[in-house]
Amino acid sequence: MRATALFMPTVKEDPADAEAVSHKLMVRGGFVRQFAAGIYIMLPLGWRVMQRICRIIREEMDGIGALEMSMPTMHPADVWQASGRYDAIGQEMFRLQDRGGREMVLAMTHEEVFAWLASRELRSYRDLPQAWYQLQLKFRDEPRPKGGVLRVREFLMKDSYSFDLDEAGLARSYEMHSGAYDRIFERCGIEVFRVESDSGFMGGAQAHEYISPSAAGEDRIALCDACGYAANVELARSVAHIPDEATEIPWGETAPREVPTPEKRTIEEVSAFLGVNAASMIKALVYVAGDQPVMALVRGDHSLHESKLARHLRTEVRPAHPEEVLAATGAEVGFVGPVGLPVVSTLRVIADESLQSGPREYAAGANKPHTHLVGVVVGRDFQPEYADLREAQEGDGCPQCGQSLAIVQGIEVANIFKLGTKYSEPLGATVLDESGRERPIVMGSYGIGPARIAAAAVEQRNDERGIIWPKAIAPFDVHIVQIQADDPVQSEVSLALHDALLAEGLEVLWDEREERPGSKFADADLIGCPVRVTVGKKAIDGLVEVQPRRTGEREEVAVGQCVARVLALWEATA
RNA sequence: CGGGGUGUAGCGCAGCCUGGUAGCGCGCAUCGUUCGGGACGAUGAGGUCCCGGGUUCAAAUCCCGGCACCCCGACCA
Repeated sequence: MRATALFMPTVKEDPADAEAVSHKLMVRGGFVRQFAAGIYIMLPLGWRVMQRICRIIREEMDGIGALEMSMPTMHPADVWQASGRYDAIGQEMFRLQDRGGREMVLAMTHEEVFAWLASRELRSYRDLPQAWYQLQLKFRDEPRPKGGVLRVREFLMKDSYSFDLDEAGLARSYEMHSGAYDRIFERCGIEVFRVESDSGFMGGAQAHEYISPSAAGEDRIALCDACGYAANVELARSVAHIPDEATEIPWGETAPREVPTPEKRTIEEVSAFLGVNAASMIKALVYVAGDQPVMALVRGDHSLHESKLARHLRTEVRPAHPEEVLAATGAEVGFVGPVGLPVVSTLRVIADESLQSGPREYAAGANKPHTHLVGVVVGRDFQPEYADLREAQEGDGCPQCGQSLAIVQGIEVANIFKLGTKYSEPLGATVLDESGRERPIVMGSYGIGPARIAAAAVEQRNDERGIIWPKAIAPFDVHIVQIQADDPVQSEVSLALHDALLAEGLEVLWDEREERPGSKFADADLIGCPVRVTVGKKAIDGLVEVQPRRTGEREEVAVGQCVARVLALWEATA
């Protein structure tokens, strides 16, 4: 394609409101433009990348026998009421009314409508298994869109749904999708980790996420090199180390003793004041679960993971306001603890499991102004319930093998869920089995975000000049830069190379714009196609230059050898 | 949900404190000179200073209200 026939508005300066590398480069390279918060325009280059990603996805989905179709994005509310999600999901769902006042929603995902279709059309176990998919828009009114196309309110998703007679069938469908996903990410050239994840608002028994490492990502995952354990920190279990300096019993008290701690509120302040390690502190956090206050305890050097608390309590949780803390404990924020609560208190106290190990003494808030307790022993001085509440930290022990866990930050590019009958039952998606018995279909749900794949690729592969696309998803395979647009020899050579490379099945961008060479090189580096061919003055001697984007190493080749050399470089590109 | 920030030409910004003819760089248009790593000169086009109200002789600037966008936190009690 000729650059003069393409719309690729590149920009020299970073957009002022961009933070993530991928956001900056995708805007600067003329791939995307923001339309509103979390709503993006895909420009021609960006759309080409998306199309190539989608093509890979389609090939792999078709390869496991999944069937593409297209579902509506505007749904009557009653389908969502049937599954219970109309009420379970809050403001994240776009809601509207039609002219007749009928409640409608914009689809956040498509379990309901696929289950609805299955309920109408699948009648016999002979119709199973089925796997249906689509590439369709999703609408989610995110509280905080961010990172360019990383977290948006309207986005394309490949979502597929499997329909099986039983759990064994679901397990097969799940594994098939898992294999297809591995191949998709491999082909797209991005690094991913498949990790155990929380099923969240999708519900269901088992779920995995595919996390692509990036500093711009919003997820953290715990990985074990030794045994392969991999889980999102929202549910990763881990073995907490006891720091050496905190292993000795520091006070030797037979009962908790009050110590004045004027104006010392934070773990940092109190532990420094008392001269102990943070691991000898109990961090007491008051939350409101449903409408009941609860106290969650973790060790001073640990972090509470809210979703673990929420899962344990089976309800939404939020940090208590200061006045709620006062009402629940009789103490100000900073001085609350599990011992010495008001006699009438019915506060539920939940301690992280790491506090259960060993008769260790801790310091904790005394529920009195400017006072802490030292010599607190869990199980002796108070009896909490125990749960896994803390977020896994770098260096914690693997729950399977005990080796050290690594924590990696990344972008969630895909997820897969075993849904079971969560949607088929309420929507009446049943089939008759061999014995003529009516059984709910066992479903799975599998999503991939193509734009997040693109962003993850940019996050992982860029340099100070711009993007270095993986070859499978680059907007073009080869970028021909013609130095003098009005030079007939250069035009002739460029055209011939363009056509010859095209004939080899490569996508070619031919920059014959009347720009200065510097601008063209800068654009080529920014846009990041795998191989560049430079046609300049030496074309008259039958010489051109080829250069892989990744290494930038230039080599001069004869025009006659150029196609072969480009193909070789392209093949060698990741 | 809480906190912070920003809205001035297509993009990036200054001007605001201390009210008085709206500016700079890039980009864009025309002409000329240039032409292998984001050229130079000349000329020119381009503005609802986010919106609404208020104060004032006078508001981009001060005050009030709203909207939009961005960032941080959503635990460190």
